[in-house]
Amino acid sequence: MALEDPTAETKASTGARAADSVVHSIQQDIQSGLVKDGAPLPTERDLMKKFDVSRTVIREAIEILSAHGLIQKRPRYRPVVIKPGVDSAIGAMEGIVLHLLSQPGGVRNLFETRILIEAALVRDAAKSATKEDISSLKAALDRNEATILDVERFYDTDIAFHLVLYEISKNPVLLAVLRAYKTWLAPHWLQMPRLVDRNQRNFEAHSAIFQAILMRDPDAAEAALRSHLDAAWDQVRDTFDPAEF
Amino acid sequence: MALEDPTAETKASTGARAADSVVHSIQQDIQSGLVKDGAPLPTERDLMKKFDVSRTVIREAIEILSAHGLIQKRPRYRPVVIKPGVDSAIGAMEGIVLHLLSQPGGVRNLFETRILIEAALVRDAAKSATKEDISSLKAALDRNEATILDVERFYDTDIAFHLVLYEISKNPVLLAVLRAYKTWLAPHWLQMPRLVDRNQRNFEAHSAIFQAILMRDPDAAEAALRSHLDAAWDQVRDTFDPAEF
DNA sequence: AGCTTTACTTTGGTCTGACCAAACTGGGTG
DNA sequence: CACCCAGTTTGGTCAGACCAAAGTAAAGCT
Repeated sequence: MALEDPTAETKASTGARAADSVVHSIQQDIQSGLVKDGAPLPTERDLMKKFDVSRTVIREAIEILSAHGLIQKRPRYRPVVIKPGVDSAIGAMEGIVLHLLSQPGGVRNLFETRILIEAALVRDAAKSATKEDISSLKAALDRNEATILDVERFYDTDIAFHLVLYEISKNPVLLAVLRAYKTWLAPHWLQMPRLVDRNQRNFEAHSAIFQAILMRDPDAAEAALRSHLDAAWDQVRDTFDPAEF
Repeated sequence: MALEDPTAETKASTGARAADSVVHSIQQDIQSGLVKDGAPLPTERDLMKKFDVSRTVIREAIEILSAHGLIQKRPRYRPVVIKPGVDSAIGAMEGIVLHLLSQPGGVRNLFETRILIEAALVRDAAKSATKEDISSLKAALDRNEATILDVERFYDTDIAFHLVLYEISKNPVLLAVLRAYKTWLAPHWLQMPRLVDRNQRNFEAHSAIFQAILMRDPDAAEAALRSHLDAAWDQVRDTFDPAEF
């Protein structure tokens, strides 16, 4: 057994626990593809033999890896390796974000970043959307129109339309950001009364955005998008206590 | 409302059931202000008496809280409660982001989101910057100019200039995003050779952005910003193996 | 007294060994 | 081949112990 501390060297501000080296080692095994996606980690008892540390340390390492989003833990099952994607990164901050949203101005700040990003996205789309992009957008728009009367499903096709806007950017980071918006803002959105005439106006806004992109007019596209999201924000604000925001 | 059902946790990354109730309880103590900001948590042995669980569970709970960003853990010290802000939210995903950056296209995707956001920011700034905003920007620009010859400090004033762009948005979320960019991209940036003529060109780019904002010309501002960041990207790509990106 | 040094206590990090219940496994049965 | 059942494996939890570093208070020095 180790007499001296074998892991005593460059201790930065973050410090060095025994679990850290295990975490590091497992991380490398994951990155190098030694353990494949979706494959379960070895059993804790195997790992403790492999690294020659106690199960305590192994469990802590697993806990950390799970928090970092490299593996997924289910109560009584073996942790499975998941390919770390942008989504897991964003998922990692879910806990705090929910907290932030509950404090004054939280939702507003988040929603404003969405306006900023989507405004930029529609500009880009108007400038450089390909034919395929535009037909995808058209398809999403049509599906959106088809659900105007369906208060249950309109929200889905609404999101789907915006999703295409993000897809045009070809940037997976932005796609994940939209999913995050959807996840975090949905609770507020779904509490709002679903009304057919609101759906109608939202569809018209989508249509205007589409037209502007089709006409290759970034300014008009941005203006249409802003007006759309500003209106959406007003709807949210009207639904809840205005003082809250 | 609070979900009490212990059998149906949808996607909590950490799955220890016993620890979860402890986590929940401590979370409430933090939110209710029972334990103040910066104050240390009770000792593990106190907590195990309070919750009547083993130290194992307490440690696991602390690990989870730390991963969620509600407390900050240092190797041999007592965990301290930290007020969860946008920064801690972003900090929570640091681990995965580092992973993502190391895989093909990771840096590029991230950098492109930065271009998108900053392009939108300078447009907004050109449209609606106040006198105070503009003088802040001018001050940052001057400080930037003063360090052109100082290869060590130019990076700082560079970031500081961009920071003002974010500050004009008055949105704390975006400020945190810039800090994240700085943290994540700095390792790549700092490995690049620091050259005075590069500083000179970067300063000129900043100056062009400033001028465009001053002239209230969103299109020019965006163009200047894009050209600036595109050039910065080229510098990064030239420094590293082009095949890597 | 004021400040440093020292000795003692507390506390986080790790280890060992154990128990339980749920998940997994393999075989036997219809 | 599907289904059911006992035995084994494995994650979750507990208890008690040890060590080294942090915290604290008493002792010592200027």
